[in-house]
Amino acid sequence: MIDAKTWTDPHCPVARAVDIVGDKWSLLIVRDAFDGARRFTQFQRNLGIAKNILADRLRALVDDGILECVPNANGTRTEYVLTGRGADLFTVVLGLRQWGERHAFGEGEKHSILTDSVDQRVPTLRVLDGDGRELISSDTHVVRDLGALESGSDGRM
Amino acid sequence: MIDAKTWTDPHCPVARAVDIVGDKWSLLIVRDAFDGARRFTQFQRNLGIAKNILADRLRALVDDGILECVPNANGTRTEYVLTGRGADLFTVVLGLRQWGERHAFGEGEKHSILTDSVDQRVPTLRVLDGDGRELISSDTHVVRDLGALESGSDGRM
DNA sequence: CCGTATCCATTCCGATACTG
DNA sequence: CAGTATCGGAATGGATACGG
Repeated sequence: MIDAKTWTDPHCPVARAVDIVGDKWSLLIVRDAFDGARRFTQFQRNLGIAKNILADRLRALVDDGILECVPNANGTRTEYVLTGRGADLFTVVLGLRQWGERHAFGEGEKHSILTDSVDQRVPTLRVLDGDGRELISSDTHVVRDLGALESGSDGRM
Repeated sequence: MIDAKTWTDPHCPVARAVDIVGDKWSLLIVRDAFDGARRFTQFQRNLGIAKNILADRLRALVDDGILECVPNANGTRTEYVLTGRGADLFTVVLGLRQWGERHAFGEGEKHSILTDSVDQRVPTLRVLDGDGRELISSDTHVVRDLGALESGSDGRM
């Protein structure tokens, strides 16, 4: 895994991540895995994805060390479970979910998560600088000081 | 924007977000915008993307309200700047970057950000539950209690 | 149930040439 | 500089049929 391939931008971590999980389905499969899906048919039902595509994506995710095949109790079939590397995608999926909730629905449109519920159990993301100061207001969800964000070691995110 | 189209999964915020920015280039363009890129040629140079594709993606990002065309000082050309909606993608890009740094490089490989530098100015992501408790260890970056994460209002992330 | 194999349509992307 | 127009190849995705 992380084998030799032609990266879109070999030095940029964002580009590498996008090359690995930036297709139409991978992150949705991972989302379903966070949701508790483990078996081929569960993914297929939830996603409405064609079987050959699903098989292909699962294979790729396993190759990249994001999912892992484990036999179930009876040893009758294998299940797909997140590895540590896969679980680490949680911030990405959560970030996409938060953004989608706020910006990808029309006014009256329903979606699957209540954003304003006080007692919601869904975690939220915070962005902190090196000193633990919060860079993003959780109310407005807008970056406060963009200038502070532009300085990577070589000016690249 | 957020116009009628055939969503991969109409009710899932994650799926909608992926439908909008889940292609090969969009998030990399947004990354460069966070990096300070504003002009067509800047994006093109940084990304090594074909010009027609870039024009297409910029148009789409503007249509989706993620970028905005503004005339520069002299009014001689237009520049592309992030809107609030675009800036809100920061957590997604940052999440991808963190994941890429940790999991998308080989052992000895260099990448553009120093992950272990103490004085780095790069912000980090934290995942907090409703009570402000941290769900993810910043050291291991591994989700501590997956069970707590599986309960959306309808069991969907 | 869990895939594989085949076929086809569509989309995506890059290279090149061209324009104001 | 900032795009548009066109073309061809590659990758992606879906439907269906088939096999262990």
